[in-house]
Amino acid sequence: MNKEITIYDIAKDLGVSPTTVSRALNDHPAVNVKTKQKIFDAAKQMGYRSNVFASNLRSKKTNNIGIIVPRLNSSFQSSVLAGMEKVANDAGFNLIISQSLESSEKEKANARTMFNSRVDGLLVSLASNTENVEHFNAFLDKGTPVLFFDRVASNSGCTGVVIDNTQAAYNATKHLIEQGCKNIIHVLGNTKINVYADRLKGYKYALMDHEIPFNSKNVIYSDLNEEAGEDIANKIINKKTLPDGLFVSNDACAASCIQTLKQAGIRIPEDIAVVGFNNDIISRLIEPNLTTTHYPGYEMGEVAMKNLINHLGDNSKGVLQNTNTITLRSELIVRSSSLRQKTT
Amino acid sequence: MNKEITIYDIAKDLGVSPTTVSRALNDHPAVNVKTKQKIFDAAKQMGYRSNVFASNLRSKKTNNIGIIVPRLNSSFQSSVLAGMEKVANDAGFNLIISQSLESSEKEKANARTMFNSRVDGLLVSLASNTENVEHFNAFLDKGTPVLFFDRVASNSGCTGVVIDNTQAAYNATKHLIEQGCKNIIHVLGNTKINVYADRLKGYKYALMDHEIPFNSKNVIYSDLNEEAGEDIANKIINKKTLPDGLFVSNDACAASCIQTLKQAGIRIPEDIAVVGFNNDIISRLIEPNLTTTHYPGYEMGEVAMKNLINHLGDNSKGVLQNTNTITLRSELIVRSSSLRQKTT
DNA sequence: TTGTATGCGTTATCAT
DNA sequence: ATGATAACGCATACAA
Repeated sequence: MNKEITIYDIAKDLGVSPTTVSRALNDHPAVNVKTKQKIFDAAKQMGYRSNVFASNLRSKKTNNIGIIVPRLNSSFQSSVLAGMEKVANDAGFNLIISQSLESSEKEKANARTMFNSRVDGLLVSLASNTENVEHFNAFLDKGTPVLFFDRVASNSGCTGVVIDNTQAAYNATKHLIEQGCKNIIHVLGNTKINVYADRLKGYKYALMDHEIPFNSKNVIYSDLNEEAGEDIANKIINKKTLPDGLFVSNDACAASCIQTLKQAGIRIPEDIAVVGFNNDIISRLIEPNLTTTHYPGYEMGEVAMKNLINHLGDNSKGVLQNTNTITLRSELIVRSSSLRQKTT
Repeated sequence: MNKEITIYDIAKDLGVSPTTVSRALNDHPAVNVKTKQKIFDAAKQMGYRSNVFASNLRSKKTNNIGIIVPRLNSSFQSSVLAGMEKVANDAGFNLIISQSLESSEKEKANARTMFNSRVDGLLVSLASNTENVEHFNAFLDKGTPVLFFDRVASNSGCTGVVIDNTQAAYNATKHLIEQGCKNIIHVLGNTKINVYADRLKGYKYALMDHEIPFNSKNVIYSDLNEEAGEDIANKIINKKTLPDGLFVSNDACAASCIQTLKQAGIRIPEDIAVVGFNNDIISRLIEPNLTTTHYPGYEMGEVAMKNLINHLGDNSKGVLQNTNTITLRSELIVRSSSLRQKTT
């Protein structure tokens, strides 16, 4: 372990003061260009690297942005992260990422860690059983911006980047109705999460607007993963009257559903028209191709990160709290899993 | 912005020395239990949080581990990350994650950032065009362990966690041969990456062992993504003689291939038997179900992280350089996309 | 344009 | 079991 070079070493070597070295390295304008060059060269030659701790200690700023997601191994979340990383990296920020594994407890612990790590800002997509967001108050108290994305607290008017889940679900349901469906099942996750609560709303509104009575037995709560798809399909098959439409809040689950339904001899879309959500790659590969809602994950990541970074400059404590929610556009993509009558 | 509480504030409040406070907070054994409790209580009550910068500055240790992956939005990589996060979080480490976007230049820049961030250790899966790993020497020089996973440098005897790609590809190819295939196409990525170079080897060995001549025209280099699948399928369709076997190094690409082939009226597996790689969810949902190699991403993440953390304690510079490569078991999962004769 | 002096909050060292 | 003091490496207010 060779000794770390400090600005003092460089200063001594060059016969200037540490201050000048510090300024030069930070590209301070009030340093002679030649001196600056000399210092840069020496730094490089001596293998100097800035000590971020000392720098942070002094400047009270890290260059780290914290991110808490429910799960890392989710195709949607990883798109979001990719978008965030791109923007953050370009802006010179590091990302500290952790997952709550859908546990509010773990989310709190992660938030605590982030807090202690003194991230400059925090981006959060909430765990499914998170009831309130008090564990982020510590950040707000210190003036550290917190921005929610995709899954925001359903009650509070928290700042966040989302899609209009109500509208998206409305459109999906309306599409099924237009295809002649009258008995539509909706599969969704925990309605503590805005995402699912809103979609349920959209589903109900669409039914209402088309004078189809809402039946709570047509709502199935699920983990929305691959295995759950099978269970749901079996549940459907065992119903006394088969539904004619199925709106699943996730492509992987919908795909798995379709597979099991097909194995049971049910025709898609003739017997049951199916719509998913997310526009995952799988929706384009399953047969029949899955009608779904395009969910702009990468873009959501970009937007959320850009927005957060924009707010890092100003010290106006809690500005973000009053900022409006940013809603990204989503889009229903109609494919054959729900198409009964050719639209001309 | 309320003022940060320091150990001095606590010390003053309680009439003890800052040293004692520091010790108590770090659970040092040589502190009276009652004093300790008193300090803990005061800290909590006063809203104290440890200043990691000051701590790091003094102790010369961050609790951060850097990770560089080619892409964040890859189902395999996100599984790996999930495994890593689990282990790291349990051990009290933070993860700083960045993506190289398959660019060696960006990888170098990211490595530089990680270096300056003074991560305690680094986990890397290389970009496809990375020719050498000299940009990680800075870490090794400082005694910071660097561990590669999945994609390791093909030439050097770099330490890493991998699967036996040669064997896996051998088994996949052998399986196709056993299904009666004699003209097998292999689709793979850049052979600068060990992963693909090794699989090509396995493919060749299997042919050799079954006395099928190797034909370089049967090797297709590709990006292995969804779009590429279509192109490959079209390339295959336009061949003067259709192959009877297809071994694609990635499930998403294989699935996309299958879809296009089917649309062209080619029957899977009767006309062409297809094998993928990764055991992505899609392999279980496409029709016919895709034969593939199970690639233990989550486990790979866990193992790599555990190993790295184990090495953080000892200061024996570069221990990792001599550690053997850790090879995880992968497994061929036979499904209907390649099954021509029912095995009884 | 450059330098001096000081503080950021912690932990290591040595002492008691 | 506790305390006094000195680093850790940098950035800034102030001085020149």
